[in-house]
Amino acid sequence: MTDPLSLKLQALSDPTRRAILAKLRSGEATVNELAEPFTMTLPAISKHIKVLETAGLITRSRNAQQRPCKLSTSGLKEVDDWMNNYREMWEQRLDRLESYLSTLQEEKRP
Amino acid sequence: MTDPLSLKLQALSDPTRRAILAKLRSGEATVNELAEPFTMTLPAISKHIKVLETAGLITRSRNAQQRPCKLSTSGLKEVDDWMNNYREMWEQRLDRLESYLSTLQEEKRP
DNA sequence: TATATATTTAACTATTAAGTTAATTAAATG
DNA sequence: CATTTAATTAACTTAATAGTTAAATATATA
Repeated sequence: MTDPLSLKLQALSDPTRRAILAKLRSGEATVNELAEPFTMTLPAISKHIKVLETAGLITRSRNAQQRPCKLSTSGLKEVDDWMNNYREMWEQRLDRLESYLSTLQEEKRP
Repeated sequence: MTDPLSLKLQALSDPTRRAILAKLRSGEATVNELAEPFTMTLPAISKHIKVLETAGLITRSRNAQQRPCKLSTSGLKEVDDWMNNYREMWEQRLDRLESYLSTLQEEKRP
C-alpha cells in the first residue's frame, strides 16, 4: 500500500479526514480550527492531518506557532485521473468523452 | 468507517483490488480468472472480491460453480460525485474543457 | 455415487490504524 | 525568564486488515 494512489485513497477513506478537506475548500486553516468541529482530541486530529499531508492531499506552512493547512490541487487530481479510466461507464455523453479520451490516447502513443 | 463512501474509498485503496477492477473493465470474469495474475492464494483474492462487493463496486452472478464478477456502474459514480466537489480546483476553467470537447465534436462532424 | 472444479469459510498470525493520556517542542508575550 | 498558546511525539490499547493453510460447500461430470 506504499504507492501514491493507494496512499491517497486510504487517506480519503476516513470521514474525519474528508471533513477536514471539505473545510479546507474555503481556504487555509490551522490545526485548532480544523479540530474544532470534532469531539476527538487534538493529537488525533494532528495525526489525521499528517496522514493527509503524507498522502499529498494537503500542504502546510508556518505562521508563528501555527501550522496552517491548505488543500493541494495536484493531490486530488491524481485520484481524479485514475477515475477517468472508469468515468465512461456512467457518462452519457459517450461520443464526446470518447473523442476526448482517444485524443489523449493518441497524444500518449503518437 | 461504516458509511458507503468510506467503504468504497477504503476498498479502492488496495492495489490488488484496483487491479481487479481494471480487469473487469473488459467485461465479466470469474474468481479464478481474476486471481490468475497474482501470486497470492485464492482465498485472499476471494476476500478482496468480497470487499469490492460489499462496497458496491462490483456485482456477482452465478454460472454453474462459477461466480462471475462485474463492475457496478453506480458504485464508482458515487466516488466520482464526491470528487465533483473538488474538481473545480484544478479545472478552474470548466467551460474551457467544455468548449474543447465541443471542438472535438465539431471536428468529427463538420 | 464418486470425483473433479470453483469458490468460500474457519481459524489463525502479523501488521497497521485510530484513538487515548501524558510529556515535549516551538514560538509569542507578560 | 516564566507563562501561555499551538502543535507534535511517545507510549499504549483496541480493533481492523491482509495474508496464510486446512476444511467445507456447491455444482458438474464420469
